[in-house]
Amino acid sequence: MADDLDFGWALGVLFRSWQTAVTEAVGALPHGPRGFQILNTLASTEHPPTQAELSMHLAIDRTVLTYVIDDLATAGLVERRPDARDRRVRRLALTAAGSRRLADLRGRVAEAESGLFPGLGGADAAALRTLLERAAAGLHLGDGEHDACTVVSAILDDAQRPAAG
Amino acid sequence: MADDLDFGWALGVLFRSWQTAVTEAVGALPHGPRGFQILNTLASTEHPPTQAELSMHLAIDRTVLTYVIDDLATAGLVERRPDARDRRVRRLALTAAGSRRLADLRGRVAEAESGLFPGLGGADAAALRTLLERAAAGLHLGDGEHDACTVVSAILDDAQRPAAG
DNA sequence: GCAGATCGTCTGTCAGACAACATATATTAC
DNA sequence: GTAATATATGTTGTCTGACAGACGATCTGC
Repeated sequence: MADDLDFGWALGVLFRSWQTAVTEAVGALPHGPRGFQILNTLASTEHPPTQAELSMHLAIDRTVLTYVIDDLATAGLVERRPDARDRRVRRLALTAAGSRRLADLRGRVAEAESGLFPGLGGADAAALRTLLERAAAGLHLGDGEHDACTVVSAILDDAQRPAAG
Repeated sequence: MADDLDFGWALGVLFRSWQTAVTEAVGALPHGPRGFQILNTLASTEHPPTQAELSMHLAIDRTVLTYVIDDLATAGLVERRPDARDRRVRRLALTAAGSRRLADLRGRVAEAESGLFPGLGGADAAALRTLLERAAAGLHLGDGEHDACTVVSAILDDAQRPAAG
């Protein structure tokens, strides 16, 4: 009973530990772990997302994302591209320098994360990762039909779009 | 490979979701989720911990704990007790009002947490909790021999102590 | 063309994180 | 016993991040 409520404690301790490890791993990258997550997400999605889509996916505030992207753009790692069909939105994409930087960072971060579970065997660590990702994905769906649907529709939209840059 | 690195994303999304849910569940409790974790920890340990022990256990800064405890004490939920053998330390304990409040809060928080995993079945949710708690406990041991050892030695110390209040 | 919604930005405010210093007490070396 | 050092806590000041609210630009439906 009471022990069930240690769940929040475990989540918090683990999250702060992850933040600390990744902050160290990414070095001078603007906004540390958050900056890394943005680069990593941009590389993983086949279609450049808008800022609203990205802020929803990462569960951070729109107004925060504005200045985080500012700093990543100033560092030359991402760029805001105008959308041909909706001039309100900015679609975010990695620059070549951003891709190179990310390739380096991914190795460092993976290494840092691999040291995060001294108390767990390899199989348990893998199971934990899988469950966490499924839980987080489930949350997104419950949140409103944002994630899958917006991404899919955005991809479909873009497929129809003339191949202009 | 790249998908492995969604681990940080999942952890962050889940943690923020937990914070939001528990913040709402505990209402006007000083410092929200953090305040709850402190009350819950104090109720779970058989021996009143010092502030240093508690800050280590919860992985929060000493100086933060100072004013958090201030506010909980002002609300009449916890009290700082002098230690008979070391007058530098303050041992933290729930007041009677704190115990009553916690009993109520535990129900609310458990309910809020039960809605956290719309994407997971009951067995998977239980497995996730177990793995998270083991991972967090493992971290603590790796951290230096703080947790188990200090708690155990504190308990032993206290056992020798004259039964005075 | 107009009303209302949406996207990104900007501004101001507030809480939390954290370093640096201060104070009281304990421990150790001599 | 005294001085030097270490520890526990408290205090202050600073910095970052979160977030509400307002704004201009733009899209959509009518």
